[in-house]
Amino acid sequence: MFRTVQQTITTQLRSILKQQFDLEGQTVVIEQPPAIALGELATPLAFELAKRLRKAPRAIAQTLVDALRTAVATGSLPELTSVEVAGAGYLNFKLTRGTMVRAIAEDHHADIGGPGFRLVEHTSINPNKAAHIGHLRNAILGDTFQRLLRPDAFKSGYQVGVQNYIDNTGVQVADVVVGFIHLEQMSLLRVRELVTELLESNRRIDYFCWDLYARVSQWYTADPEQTGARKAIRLATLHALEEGENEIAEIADLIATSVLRRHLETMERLGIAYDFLPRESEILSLHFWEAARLLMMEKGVLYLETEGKNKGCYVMRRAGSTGDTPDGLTGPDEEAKVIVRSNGTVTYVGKDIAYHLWKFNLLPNRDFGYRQFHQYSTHTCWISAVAGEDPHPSFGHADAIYNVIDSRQNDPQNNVVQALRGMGYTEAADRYTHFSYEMVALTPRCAMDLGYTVSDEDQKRSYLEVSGRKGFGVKADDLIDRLIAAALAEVDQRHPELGADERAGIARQIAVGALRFFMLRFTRNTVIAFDFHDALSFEGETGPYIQYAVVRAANILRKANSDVAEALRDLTQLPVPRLSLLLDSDEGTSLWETWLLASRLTTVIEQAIATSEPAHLARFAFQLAQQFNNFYHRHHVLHETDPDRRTLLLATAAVAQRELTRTLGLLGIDVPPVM
RNA sequence: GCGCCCGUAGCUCAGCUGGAUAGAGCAUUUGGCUUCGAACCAAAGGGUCGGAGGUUCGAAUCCUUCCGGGCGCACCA
Repeated sequence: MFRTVQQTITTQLRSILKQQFDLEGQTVVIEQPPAIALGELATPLAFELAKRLRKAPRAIAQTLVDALRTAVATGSLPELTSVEVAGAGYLNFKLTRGTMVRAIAEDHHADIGGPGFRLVEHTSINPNKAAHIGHLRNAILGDTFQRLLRPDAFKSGYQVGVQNYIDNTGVQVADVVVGFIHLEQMSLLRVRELVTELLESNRRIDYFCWDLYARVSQWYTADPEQTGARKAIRLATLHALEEGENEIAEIADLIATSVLRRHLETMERLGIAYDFLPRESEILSLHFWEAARLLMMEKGVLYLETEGKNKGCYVMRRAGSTGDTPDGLTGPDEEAKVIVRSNGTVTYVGKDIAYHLWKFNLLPNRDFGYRQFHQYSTHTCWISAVAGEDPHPSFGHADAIYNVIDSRQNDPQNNVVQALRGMGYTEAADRYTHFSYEMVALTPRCAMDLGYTVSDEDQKRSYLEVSGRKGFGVKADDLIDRLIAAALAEVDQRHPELGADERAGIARQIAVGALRFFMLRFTRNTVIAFDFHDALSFEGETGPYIQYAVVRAANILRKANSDVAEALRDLTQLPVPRLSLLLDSDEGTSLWETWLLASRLTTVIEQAIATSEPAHLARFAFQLAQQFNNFYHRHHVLHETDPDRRTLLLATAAVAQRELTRTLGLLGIDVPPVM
């Protein structure tokens, strides 16, 4: 509703600017005044116009106010009670509280959504080890963003596909395969047995690989005399994976698929699901790159270098490079990015360009085969295959894409965008969003608590980068397990009357709420220095704080023998003047502030989408919960004797519950029945 | 050396496309449970927004420069 009023005022001001000053296309900023006594909305528009119109801001403001007052008098701005000039030339708007509250109670809100298919890609963990806290940030950001876009009961939304890219033929998988074959001396048969053993004894194969991967990484360079030979094994293994159709590749596929299934399990614990799992193995065997190469040559972005250090390679000019050497003479562009090596193999960026052409449906005559891989309670997750099954969905026709990838991949991501731009696909390049975020690191203190040795030098740093190669980090499932245990201890103490299953379920909801909120409360380009003390906290600015507020609201409604829908319906039966009277008092103002804040949800969602920043929504959830808790202490709903005031108080609890539940839903956080 | 990001209260972070008196959480001190359950609320202290210039009616926000920190800059993925 907040958004609706903002739009109405903006439209009115634009038409006044046109009539009075013959101005068009002026951006109108609508903000909130520092104190509600000044009004609910304000605009500094007169300041911006002062120079262009060569008039004093107050004079301009007065002209605008006069015109707006006419509009208010004729009833074209029913939500407005008054407009005033304040300070040096601010325009302050006061809203008709009764009208607004009734509209909010009736759930009037601007819709969000539009045409076009949006492809969100997140998680994309190398399937050779357990997921760690850095991967959790990625998946939680991506999943939350996907929820903001997707159609649901609150909004029309956009059509969305969620992908998790699987690099099942890369060096990281090759490394762990080297570990199985050369350190563990295992055959394909033995690896198959091991996978079964682990599954049957309920042990996590991704944990097994976590340790093995760290061991292999050390093994390569452990013996200086062997280093050359061992690196050769690594390279040969990688080539065997890329080739396919051999025993080494079969081991790799077995491991990668088993680890992938574990990753899906881990993410499902947090309510995260996928629609499609495109794999590198199919990008190779279906020859995506061949099609992309032809297209890039045809468009002239790829050329054979004949001189200099990159002689014999196919290279792509970088952004901003003219191709001229610094001395102005024509020569080889040494800054160009190598796409095809002199030995004829394609680099990672080359494959990524091909993959992204596919995403935008720009790769002629190429698509994945699709096979069903995993069944969620709501839908099927598909995986790429050489020969797929029919019928199947398709995903390679995006109008916009969002790649949730950490900021360290900034350059490679830019390379792909530049390739698209260079090929003339400017629209695709414009609608390519690198949803970049900073890493999750460990505080030195946290690392030491976990038993890692930390050098004196590292102890002085504010955070330490996690490393899968070194086996240094906090595994996702370990963190989730610890959160659940901590939550369960609280629930057991508070609700001994509940059954064990019910307590466990509530503990799980609280743990997920704490974890998801923890990852979402920081803006994307903030490095998270992870610490168990903060991550395991359920007090203050946390997910459980918000969940607790909703539970309290629900308790009030339950004890009043009402529910959200009924309490809000009862409110709409009150005459608007009576409602305004209740809300205009000092005491009413604090109630009104709760309604006003609650009505901002649409605005916040739009802002979060526009800036690709889910943290805005997380902060909104906390603010609203804080506002509600404040209300909770100030007003004893069930003790209220005046029937109209009681109706208003009950409806205030109801609107807080409604909007908080919605917001938490978008953040992927459930509301427990009790806490 | 080049590119990107960051520097705001003791600590961890917000601060929307420049707008009115820079805000939260944690920690510290103090007060509030026979109440709609205290995973809560209220109050207090705590700031030259890294430094210096500049643009502007107005700068934490934009520009320049310096200082301090992080991450990238392969014929790896």
